[in-house]
Amino acid sequence: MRYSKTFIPTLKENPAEAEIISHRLMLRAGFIRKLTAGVYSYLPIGLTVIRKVENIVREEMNRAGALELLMPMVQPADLWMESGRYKKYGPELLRFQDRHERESCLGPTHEEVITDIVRKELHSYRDMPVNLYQIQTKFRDEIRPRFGLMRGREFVMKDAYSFDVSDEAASESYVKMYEAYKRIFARCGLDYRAVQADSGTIGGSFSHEFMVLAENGEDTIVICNDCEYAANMEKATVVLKEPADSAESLPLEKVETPGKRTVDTVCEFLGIEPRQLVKTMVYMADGKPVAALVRGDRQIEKVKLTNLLGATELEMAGEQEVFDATGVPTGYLGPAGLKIRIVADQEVAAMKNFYAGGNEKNYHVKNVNLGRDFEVDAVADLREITTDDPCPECGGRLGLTEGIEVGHVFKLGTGYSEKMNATFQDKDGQEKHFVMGCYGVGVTRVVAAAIEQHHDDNGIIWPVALAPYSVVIVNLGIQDEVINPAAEKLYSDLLAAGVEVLIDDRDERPGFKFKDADLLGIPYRVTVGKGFKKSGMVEVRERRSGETKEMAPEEAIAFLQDRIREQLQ
RNA sequence: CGGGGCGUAGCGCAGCCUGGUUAGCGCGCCUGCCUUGGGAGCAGGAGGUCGUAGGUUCGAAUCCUACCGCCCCGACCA
Repeated sequence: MRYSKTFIPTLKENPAEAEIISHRLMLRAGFIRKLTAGVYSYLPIGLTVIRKVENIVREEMNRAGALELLMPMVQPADLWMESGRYKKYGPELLRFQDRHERESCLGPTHEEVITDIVRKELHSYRDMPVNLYQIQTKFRDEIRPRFGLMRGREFVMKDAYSFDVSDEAASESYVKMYEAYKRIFARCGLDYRAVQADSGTIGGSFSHEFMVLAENGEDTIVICNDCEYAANMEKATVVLKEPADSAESLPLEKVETPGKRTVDTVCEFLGIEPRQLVKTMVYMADGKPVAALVRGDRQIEKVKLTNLLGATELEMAGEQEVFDATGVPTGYLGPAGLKIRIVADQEVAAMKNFYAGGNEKNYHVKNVNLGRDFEVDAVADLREITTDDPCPECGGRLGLTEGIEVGHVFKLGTGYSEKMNATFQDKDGQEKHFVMGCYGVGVTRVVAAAIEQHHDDNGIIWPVALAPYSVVIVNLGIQDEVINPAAEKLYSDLLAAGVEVLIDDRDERPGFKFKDADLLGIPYRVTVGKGFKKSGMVEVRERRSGETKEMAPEEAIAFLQDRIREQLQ
């Protein structure tokens, strides 16, 4: 491609709207432009990179035996009502009516549509296994879109759905996808980890997230330093270290705590440690109040609580809501005598004679005990894991790191096929529900994540596999009767050698072209300038290392072909 | 949704507090000269419903009200 013939509107200054690196660089390098909040146009060079990711995904999906199709973006509400998600999905699902006042929505994902296709067209165990995928624009009306392509409302996603005859067969499909995903992200040149994850709204029994490690990650992941365990914070299993306290139950006692409403102030006032106290957090689970108990020095993990309660919407109750539900002002809530539903973290169930709110203004109580002073609906792992907790697999030391979720694989089971009555006839003549799996890759997010991971002060540094061009030729002698033809010959020779090359044939000063080349992040730069006039040599520079070498043009072609081939392995 | 900030030329900003004639600056863009290995220099030029609507006033980018849009933080205190 000729720079003079393409459309790469680079910006010298940082756009005010962008905060994080990938967003800033994509705007500056002319990859994207915003249309409205969370919705972007992909300009030619940005689209080129998106296509690179898509092609890698497509190749690996095909290699794994999946079949590409394309489903509609506009979907009828009926289907979503069948699966029960029209209610459950929440405001992220953009709903609207068409001219006939038919309820419709924009597809944030396609389980319903694919299940509908399969139930209509596949009827026999002989048709399976089957794995269907598409690469398509999705729309999710995010609460707060941010960070450019990282959390947009509209984005490109690859979504695949597998259908199997049995749970065991579905596990095989799952493993196939898991392996395909490892290849995809490795080929994209990303440093990533596959972690155990929460399965969220889509539901299901087993799932892994593929996380790109980057400082600007939106998720925190837990990694074991001593084994292969890695999990999303939301999912990471807390293992009880200490055995249950076997102390004798002491008599319940009321203690006055005037004006002391927080864990810290109560502890300071009573001269105790937060670990001796249980805090009572009230949440509104789909509109109903629930109290969750956790040790004073712990934090509730909201996702764990949501899953335990089976709730769609879970928010902390406001002061007024708490008072309306319990008759107690916040700060003095405790389990003993509380009239709403109570669930407890496993750690609380192991505690004896602890402190808690007295359910009366300015009072707490001591020597509270589960079973004697209160009952709970459920005991479960409800708290956030910490680096002091042992690895649930090997007992080793845990570390925390930030990550960007770029892929997610789920084993769905028969949830959708049952709700939507999708069945096939098995060998034995029995009608059975399809056992499903679903597998997503955030294509546009991969692009953002790659930049987060690969950049410097001068701009992007693309891995060769994702680079819009592998090589940029900087022609420093447009008007020169020696340099210009040499640069042009190098360009056509590289093209002929199958190298993806951009030639900067603009009538601009050298510094200007160098800055743009760096900003765009093209892995190799070949400068044809006055050096060529003197010695017949061109300068080859690697973007990542900054290393430069002088060589003859023919040599440069061979060198570049080698390096590119090497890096595409 | 709660909190904060911002909307003035394609981009980045000043002007607003304390209202007053042709609304500025840098970058970018156009023309010419000059220059050519890290975003040059000089000269000339084009480009703006000051987010929208209403109000106050002789007069509004500036003051008031409402609305719209965008960005950031939070939604893990009890």
